[in-house]
Amino acid sequence: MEKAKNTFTENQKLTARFAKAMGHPVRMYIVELLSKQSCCYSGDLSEVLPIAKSTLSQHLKGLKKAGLIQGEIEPPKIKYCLNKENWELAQKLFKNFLQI
Amino acid sequence: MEKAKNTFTENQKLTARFAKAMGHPVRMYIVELLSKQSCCYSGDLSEVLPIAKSTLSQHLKGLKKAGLIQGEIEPPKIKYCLNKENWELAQKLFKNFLQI
DNA sequence: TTTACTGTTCGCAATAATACGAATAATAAA
DNA sequence: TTTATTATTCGTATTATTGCGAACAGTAAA
Repeated sequence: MEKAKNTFTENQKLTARFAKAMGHPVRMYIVELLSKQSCCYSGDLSEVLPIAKSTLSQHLKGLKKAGLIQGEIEPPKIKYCLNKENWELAQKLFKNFLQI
Repeated sequence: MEKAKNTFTENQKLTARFAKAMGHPVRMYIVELLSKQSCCYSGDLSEVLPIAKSTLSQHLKGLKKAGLIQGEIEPPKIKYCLNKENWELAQKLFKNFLQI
């Protein structure tokens, strides 16, 4: 049986990628927070989240890599916000996917 | 600094769990398919997806464990459908989370 | 009973994810 | 320049995920 290279649509792959990025309570927390309050600092999160700072950095890095957030240097802090463009894309993709 | 045991809401944990379950193209494909055509057989998927049957079984198992799908034995096949209750819950959770 | 069909589980390997503390980098303030 | 602040990267360990083929289980048909 022939199995095409393109079994999955780009949308499916992208939606899965976003879903994966949000598939951890810490990252879900961060994204949800940023969807409500526009921005925050790593330190703010560190005070609340029950993980080491280095671990938090990794989660932030993962969200950045997935395109969901972006960091702006504001010495000596780093201000994190949602990546507006991709967030809107994620909203659109999930809306379609979930038929809501 | 005091870090509460309940940093995450139940909704955040559940949403992350659903997101994680959908965080792979194969599983995304399956869930999307089932959201559109009510049910399917493992063999149907196996013919289309570029993975071994055993791997497919594992993905189906993961989706079952996350509560997103359910299997009904229809010898010699197994009919898979969305778990209606949890699917609606996921829709609700993501709708809230994504503010859509 | 033997054979065919469908799909799962087992055993294994390779890679990815999660987590921590220590070390590092970059800037601002003293 | 030294110190303080903030957050990342590095090194490491542990666990989870993904994947395959072989072996197994359950049912139906010959």
